[in-house]
Order: sequence, then C-alpha cells, then structure tokens
Amino acid sequence: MNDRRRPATILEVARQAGVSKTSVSRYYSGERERLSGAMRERIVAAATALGYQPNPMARGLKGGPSGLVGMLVADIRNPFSVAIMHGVEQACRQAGLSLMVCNSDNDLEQERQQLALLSSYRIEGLVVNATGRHSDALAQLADSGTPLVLLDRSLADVHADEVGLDNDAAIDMAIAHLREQGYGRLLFITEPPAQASSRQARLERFNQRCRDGSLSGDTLVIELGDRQRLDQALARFVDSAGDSRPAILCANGQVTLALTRRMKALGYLLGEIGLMGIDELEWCDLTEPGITTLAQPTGAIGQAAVDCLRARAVGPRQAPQRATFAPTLTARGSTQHAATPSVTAEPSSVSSLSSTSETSS
Amino acid sequence: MNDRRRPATILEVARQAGVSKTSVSRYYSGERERLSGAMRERIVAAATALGYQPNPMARGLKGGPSGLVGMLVADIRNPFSVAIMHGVEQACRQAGLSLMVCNSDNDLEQERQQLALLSSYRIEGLVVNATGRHSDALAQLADSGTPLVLLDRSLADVHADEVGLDNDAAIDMAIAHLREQGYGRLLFITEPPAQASSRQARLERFNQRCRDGSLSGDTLVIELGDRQRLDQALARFVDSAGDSRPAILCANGQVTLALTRRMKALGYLLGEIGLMGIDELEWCDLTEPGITTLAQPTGAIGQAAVDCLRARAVGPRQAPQRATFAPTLTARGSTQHAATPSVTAEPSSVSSLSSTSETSS
DNA sequence: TTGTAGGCGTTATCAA
DNA sequence: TTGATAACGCCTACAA
Repeated sequence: MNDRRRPATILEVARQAGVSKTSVSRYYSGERERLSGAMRERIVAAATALGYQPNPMARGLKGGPSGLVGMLVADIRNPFSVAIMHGVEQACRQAGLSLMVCNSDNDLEQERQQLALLSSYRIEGLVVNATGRHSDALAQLADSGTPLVLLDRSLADVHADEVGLDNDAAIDMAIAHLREQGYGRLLFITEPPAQASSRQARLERFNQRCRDGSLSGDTLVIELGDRQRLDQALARFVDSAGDSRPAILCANGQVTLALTRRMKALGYLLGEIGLMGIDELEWCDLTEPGITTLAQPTGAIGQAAVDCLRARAVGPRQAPQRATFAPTLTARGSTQHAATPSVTAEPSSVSSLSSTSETSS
Repeated sequence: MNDRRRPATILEVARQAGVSKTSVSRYYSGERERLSGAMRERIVAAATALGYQPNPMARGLKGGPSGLVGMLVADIRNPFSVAIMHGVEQACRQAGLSLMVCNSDNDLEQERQQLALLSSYRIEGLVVNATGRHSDALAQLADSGTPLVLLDRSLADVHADEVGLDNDAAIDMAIAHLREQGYGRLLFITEPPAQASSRQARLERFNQRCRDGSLSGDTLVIELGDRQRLDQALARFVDSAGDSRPAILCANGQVTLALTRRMKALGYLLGEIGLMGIDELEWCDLTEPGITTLAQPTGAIGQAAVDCLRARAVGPRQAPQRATFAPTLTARGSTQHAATPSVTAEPSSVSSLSSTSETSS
C-alpha cells in the first residue's frame, strides 16, 4: 500500500484519481452527496491505495471543526478522576468525538501549559478537573468561547458549566445513615478545602447540619501526609465521644484510604468506631468488615459533562448551567457495630440504597 | 491585554513590533541568539502585549519539532497503567516534552482511531500499551519513522523498542518466596494470554520452572468474569494439594483483585492458602492479613520509555532495544501460614526485598 | 457536478 | 543580523 515515509496528501490522492483536490476534499468533508458515483469510486480507490487520511493539523489551521475534546485532570492517580475520565471518554466516543487527556498533577504551572497546548489544538470543548487555584488561563479560555465544563469544582471567576456530585445530598445521606446506625458523635475529615469548591461545600454542609440539628459533630481539616496530627486527632475524638458511639465521615476516597490505614495500624475496630467515605473504591468490600461508601455516578457525570459541551457548541451563549448527581449508598460493616445485628451474615451481600435522580440547582 | 476572540498571530506581532515575521519566528524557534538585543526587546514587548503564543498546528504543518509525546493506553482503569502513565509523564516533563494520552479501552477500532489522531499531530514519539492484537496501524506508524515504545507487550510484526518487567525474574522471585514460606503446591492464574506477550512470558516461565524443577505446579487460564469456573478450579486445586501447602500466584493486579474477592467470599483463609500477586495495589496492606506482592518499578519503566523515545529521535536507526526491570517483593501475611511465625507482630511492618537493578536481554 | 485560486499561521530558503 | 517569499495540507468561496 503506502510505502512512503510521509503520509499521503490530498493532492496525491487527487492526482492518482485524476480529479481535483477540491473533489477529494469534499469527499472527506461530508459532501459526498454532491459527488457523482464515478467520482466517488475513483476517490475511494486512490485513497485506499495510498492509505490516505486527512491531516487534522491542516484541517485545524483553516478553522473547521476538529472533533476533538480535551480533558485536563488534576490528579491522574486518583481513581475517582480516572472513573470520570472513563465516563467522559465513552460519552465522547458515542458522540463521534475524540478525547485527549492531560494531567496537571496538581501543579499550576503544568495546568497553564497543558491548557495552552490543548487550546492550541482547536479543541471543541474542554472538561476540566482544575487544581482549584485561580487560573487566568482557564478564564481566558472560557472567554475565548471554548465550551468549558468544570468537574467537581467551581471557579468564581470562570464562566463555565459545572457538573458534579450533589454535595448537600451526599452529606445528608451520610449523616442520616450514620445516625440510623446508632452513631451519635460524628467527625468529618477533609483535606484542606482551599479552592476546591466541592470540599468546601461538603464541609460547609456538615457544619451547617451540626449547627441546626441535634447533631454532635466535629470537623478535622488535615493534610493527609501529617500522620502524627491525624493520629492525635483520632485519639482525641474517640476519647471525647463519651456515651455516644463515634463515627468518622471521610470527605473523599483519598481520606478514606488514609484513615483506614491509620485505624488498622492503631488497632481501632471498624464498626465499633464507624467509618464511612464519599467515593467508592475497589477494595471497600475487601478490607474487613467492609467500608460503607457513597459512590458517585461517574458514568453519568462524564456523560453530563460531554452533553454540556455539545449543547454549548451548538446553542447560543447561555448562562452557566450546573448539574449535580446524587450518590449511591452502599452500607457495609464499617458502619455497623456489634449491637446492631443485621447484614453481617455474608460479607459480600450489601444493601444498596440507590438514588440516582438528577437534580439541578 | 489580548481582548480579541482569536489568538494573536505571528504576523500581528511582527507588525506591532515593526519587524518581519521571520524575526519573530526565529525568536520562538530557538534562534534568539541570532537576534540583536533591540530586536529581541521589541519582540517580547509586542508578544506579551498581544498575548502571543505560537500555534502548534501551523508549526506542525510545516514539519518542525512538536515537543509532543503521545501515549496510548489499553485500559485506563487499570491502576498499573495509570502508574506507568504517571512515570512517563514525569519523565516527559523533565525533558520539556508534553504528553497527550488516549485510551483505547481494549478496543481495536478505537486503537486505530486514536493512533491516527495521535500520529496526525506530529508526535515525536509514542508510548504504547497496545491491546495486543495485531495492529497494522501500529506497524505502519513504526515504519513511518515515529519512535515507538511498547510497554509490557511485544508485537512480532512491529519494529519498536520494548520496556517492561523482567518477567522471568518476577516468576522466579515469586516461586522462590513461596517455597521459602513452605508452600509446596503452586497454582499460577492468568487471564488468557492471547497476544499479550507479558502474560505469555510469565505463564511460560512458570511452566518451565514446573518442568525442570521439583516444583509441583499447575496453571489456570481464565476469563476473570467466569466466577463459576474460578470457584471450581479453586476448590479442585485446594483439594488436590494433599500434604503440601497450596499457594496461588496471580499474574497481575486484576487477577489478584478477583482472586482475593473469591477467596474471601468462599471463606478460604489467606495465608493458610498462600496468595501472591504481581503488581502492587494500594489496598494490599489493608485487607487482612495483607497480600504479598511483586511491585513493578513503574517510575523507572516510564522513565525508560521516554529515554528510548529520545534516543531514537536523535540517534540513527538502531535495532530495537529491550529494557526490563526487576520487581520489588513485599512480603505480607498472605504468604505466611500459622506454622511460620515471624513478621506477624505489626501489620504495617513489612519486609521489603528489593532488587531494582536494570537488566537487558 | 466539478475545478481554480487564495488563505489559515508557521518555518525554511534564499537573498540583502 | 534581517527580510521577502515559497511551501506545508487542507478548506472554501467563486467560477465554469
């Protein structure tokens, strides 16, 4: 077939087919209808013989649609990010779009660069899981008209759609479950919320529920690396519980992981001290007695993100939208103390209370 | 600054600076030295005022270096793939290269498309974790001169460097460890090796060691979804052990996960029946009594991949290279039966036998 | 239905 | 040390 070092160009196809560049171009630009049958045949023949494939760079230069969607992820090693990415990808595929992914690794400078790279490739939309700090690059991109979707974050100064978990619902579900299970004293643990709006939202909601209800709750904001402080806080919290049963609510999967580690290491009994986390992790049913989680519907979130992009690509400039999704509760042993007999029989049998209705606010 | 909808072009910068396009181009193409001080100043001034950034598309059209490296991953949801990706990324960053990632989701057609996309963007190199099946697209890309590195796979008909685990060493280390721990009867479980060369290599080595040694071993090739067959095979294996202690060796992280699930569900005692897996997973120390693993040095592997790319970009056409890395053994409770007292004291204290010397074959 | 010509933003060649 | 000009591969008026 194509033995040349360089890929075939439209001109070569045209020559080989004995037609003009224009006709070949038309064939590949969705105007096949306007070509005669004979013309089409000659073109296909020549193109396949030469192994021709349109060069997106040249295409992009001219300003046509690129069929490209970009995704910028803050931390590729976070399983939650990966799950969302997979959702976005499937949605793209279904829509005939290609997805290119960059990882900013929580580095602002990286984010700048990746953003520049992505935007320079004439992407038709960008799905961003921002590092959270203020980013003028992002704002600029949004202003330039590129459809933008913010995942699990909202940036005050950036004009963009937002898709993510219904944080209020999540916190409420968690609290309700923990109280139902007989836990009277709660500790909410989160990484520093800084500019990460979803962390803020969860923290705020928890605090709010502490204030307005009969809830006896406390919060701990902590850098996950600070093992010493975590251990101390843990001990203090457990001691302070008094008659109430203590339970811990983890703001996300990373926190759940860190906390499970520490609790195991310090010999706390899961369930005796309740443990529950936002984000489902593949090992939650493997570590005895199983960890209760609130799973985010990552597929739906990814799909929604792409939907936003496409809507914005077509329609006129609308006000930023916001789509939130309720999580799914999977109750396991970590929120079940000895005095509460029930699902304990089979470790793998879990009660799954799902509520995946879409909401908007 | 730049209020226009469209990003500034080199021509606009040139005009504003009162110089020619060529000079501006030179400034951004690493030929700053050849410009006079005054010229440089005018250019920077104009460029920053306009917020100018070279357009990679136009650059790519002309054929200059793109500073872009592509990575094609077969399964983005596999933590091992993600770990390697992170390694590749860090190496790229260090080398001043940008990385774009595509996921083929184990789909051959997807792989084709992503490949076309990536290659059309004039990437300077491609790191591929192929789906494994024959891919003429890949072969073509390699022939076209794009530096190519195959991760954890080798494709007979593709001319490319290969980087991955030293599979023979890994199997040998695993077997040695298991025997040391007193396990006399071994079962190696793998997903269908089909075209996945590393699976094949591991399987073959295990078989070979069975034949030439006093090793009493068996192998199971299984589709992970087939729970029923897995359970049966498990039961049969355990029954067949007789006097010897049985242990299972998992070919990769996915297998380890599936097997841990089943063993827990079926009530087998980890350690009583040995369990060990290639690939380290974040929960291996969390599920009692801890799972013994052989961790791949993903950072080193990623770095090596990028090194290959760069070497090939500079140097002349060489014969394909092959770099393999030895894994790191982390012994945990799953390969320690009651009769063997030792590390059991502290769950978090693990004995780590590392051997990260690079080898080549 | 088909073809011609010009331009997208950049780099490379050649001349000044 | 600089600048004019011709590609690069494609798309898109416009013309036939």
